[in-house]
Amino acid sequence: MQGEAVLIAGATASGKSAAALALAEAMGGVVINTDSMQVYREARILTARPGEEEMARVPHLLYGHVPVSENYSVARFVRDAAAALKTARSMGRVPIFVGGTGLYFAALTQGLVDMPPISRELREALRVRRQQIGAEAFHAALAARDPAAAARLSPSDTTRVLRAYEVFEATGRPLAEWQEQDSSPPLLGADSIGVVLDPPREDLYRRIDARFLGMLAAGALEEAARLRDGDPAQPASKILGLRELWAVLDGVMSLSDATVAAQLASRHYAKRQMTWFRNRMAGWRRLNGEEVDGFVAEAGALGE
RNA sequence: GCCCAGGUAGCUCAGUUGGUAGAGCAGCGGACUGAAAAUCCGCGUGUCGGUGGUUCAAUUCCGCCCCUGGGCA
Repeated sequence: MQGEAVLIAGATASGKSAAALALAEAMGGVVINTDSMQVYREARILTARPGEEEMARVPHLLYGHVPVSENYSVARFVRDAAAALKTARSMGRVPIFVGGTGLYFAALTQGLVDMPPISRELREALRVRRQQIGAEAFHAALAARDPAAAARLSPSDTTRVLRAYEVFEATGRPLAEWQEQDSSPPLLGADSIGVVLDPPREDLYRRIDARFLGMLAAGALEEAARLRDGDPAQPASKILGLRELWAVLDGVMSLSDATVAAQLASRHYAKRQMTWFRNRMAGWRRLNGEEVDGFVAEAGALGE
């Protein structure tokens, strides 16, 4: 079974790393990161990346392998994931993809079309332009080039409006046209088993709050201080809690206010993740807190 | 005990010259294809503190009571 793999998705703090580790030990697997932020080397604490001991117990791939100064992306993830799959197979181990980034799972199982890269200069120029002329005018300009994209995007949808614009500008073709092309996903969904860790919401929110406190105790503030030199436009600066801890370091926010704000931001994020998992991974098996151990035992038996 | 200011959505508050009320935040739902821990869209009925009165009609006016601040004693 060439494509056989286990996919474990779950909201932040839902306990997926521990589940993946247990499963990897039970079935002889290799854990492959499917999270957009845990790839960043210098941000171990704030991204809740597995620690040394966990990583030593079972092979882990794509964790902390990128410096925060780089711009990681879905495209890079797809390439990295394909390579990681090969590695897992050459080791004779079952690949276990774990993470909370819905888009990465989608790219993994549905593929990402091959598109020419867009220069940093163009992207920056467009970003500046949008800022100058305003969201409405920029959206109108997009409508003149790629009406279909403009029609389905809200002018305030910064990320997507910019993306559609830059694609048209760089390639002369609308984004949707590119996306119609066939793409071969690294993983064929049919060969894999996907589960969503789905604890009761109140439990999850409680865990999120507690976890941030744990991060602080583990040195999150110091880690945030070390991450300050980075360019604020870098993807890594989006790590939850960073913004708030920087405000503390700048003396414009108390640590307790920052804690509350960071916990809230994480809860909001978790809610968005749950929406994705519920609607985009409808066929995946959902496991509440108690069902995880049973799943690990069951899947572990399969691996033998 | 007296005086003043408040008591309106989970929280902070706005408002109704009398025709049963609305913002922000929280919360909830949704979108999502190369920055996705990002970005965006949608959802607001609540004994308007309680109780009597005036009125066709009271959350709005009047009386009394309760609660919370602050002041005077």
